[in-house]
Amino acid sequence: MTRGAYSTRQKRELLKFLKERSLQHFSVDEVVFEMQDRGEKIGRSTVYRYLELLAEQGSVRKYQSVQGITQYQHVEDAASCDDHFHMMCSRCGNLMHVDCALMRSMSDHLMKDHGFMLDPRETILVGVCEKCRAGGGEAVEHGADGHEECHHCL
Amino acid sequence: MTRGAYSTRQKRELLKFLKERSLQHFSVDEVVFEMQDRGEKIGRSTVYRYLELLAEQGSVRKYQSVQGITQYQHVEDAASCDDHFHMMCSRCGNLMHVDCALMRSMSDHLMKDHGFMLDPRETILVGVCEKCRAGGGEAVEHGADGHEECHHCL
DNA sequence: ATCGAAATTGAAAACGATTTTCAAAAAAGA
DNA sequence: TCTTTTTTGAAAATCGTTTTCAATTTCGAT
Repeated sequence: MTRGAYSTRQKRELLKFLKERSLQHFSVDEVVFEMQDRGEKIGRSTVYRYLELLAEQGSVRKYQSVQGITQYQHVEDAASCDDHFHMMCSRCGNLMHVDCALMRSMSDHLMKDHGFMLDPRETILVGVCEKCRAGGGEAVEHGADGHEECHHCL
Repeated sequence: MTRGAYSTRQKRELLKFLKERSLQHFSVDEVVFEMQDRGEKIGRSTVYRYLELLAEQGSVRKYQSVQGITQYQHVEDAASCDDHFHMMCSRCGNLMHVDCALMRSMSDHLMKDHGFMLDPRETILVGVCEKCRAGGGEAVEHGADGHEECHHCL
């Protein structure tokens, strides 16, 4: 079986969804419900299967949420999220990018002094974001693509 | 039902196990097999139940491994693992401690420049450990308590 | 020590997210 | 169109974890 050889309605619909939600994260259930709302028919297994394929190919990334539900994220090009880290707010659930010289030096340090090859694609820094510490703490909106900036950032 | 009121053989055995393995990480299966080896009888549900109770009370901490298996850790005092980080090897699944000045400065940076309050208890740095990069990659033994040291460490 | 109320145990069933199975349907290419 | 190959999706299987509930154990009062 040579996976990914044929183009189907289900795949095209899913790709459309992915493009609309670029860099955002979502669960399999969200995809299924969204498709239902649009009147599109797609089976759960197909969603799991195709997202898995895309993840292997690098255009989709998988993250494990604290509650054990897998979150997926569409990344434009394969390298797009390889070189920076992700922070997740445990209050509002938002996933943010951190592209930092300091992060990189920490990564280098782990490699050099601990022999540990840190994988930025699999690591999520968990904590509480600025907005949640300030405001009450419910599902707050962050920057369009959730990208954080600082003077250490490239 | 007032949980945790009675003392039983199973609880005493589990507490003994926890003390021997203080600060180490283990799964429910490890507990069950270890108990079996010792000739102790304890049901899986009891292990899950009691570890959950201890986690609520703060003397046990729970971590989610990449493979979706929950790891538990006994912490003498509630604050014991609050100030350092954990790295998990995605190959062998081992969870290691990193107590580093560099980690602390990264944490400070996130707070100061990104307004993000990193939680070392919830964050797991994922990557590949030294032994797994060197050797084949199956369930390798790490230091007695899995504690990593380096010249930046306290 | 004995009794009875309340907590605990553990085998088995339920659960929930994910994976697999497999026959039917759709796509690609002659 | 015909044939081959891939894809789909409902249903079953898996797997870690949770719940159920009858039997057992603990505790405290007698």
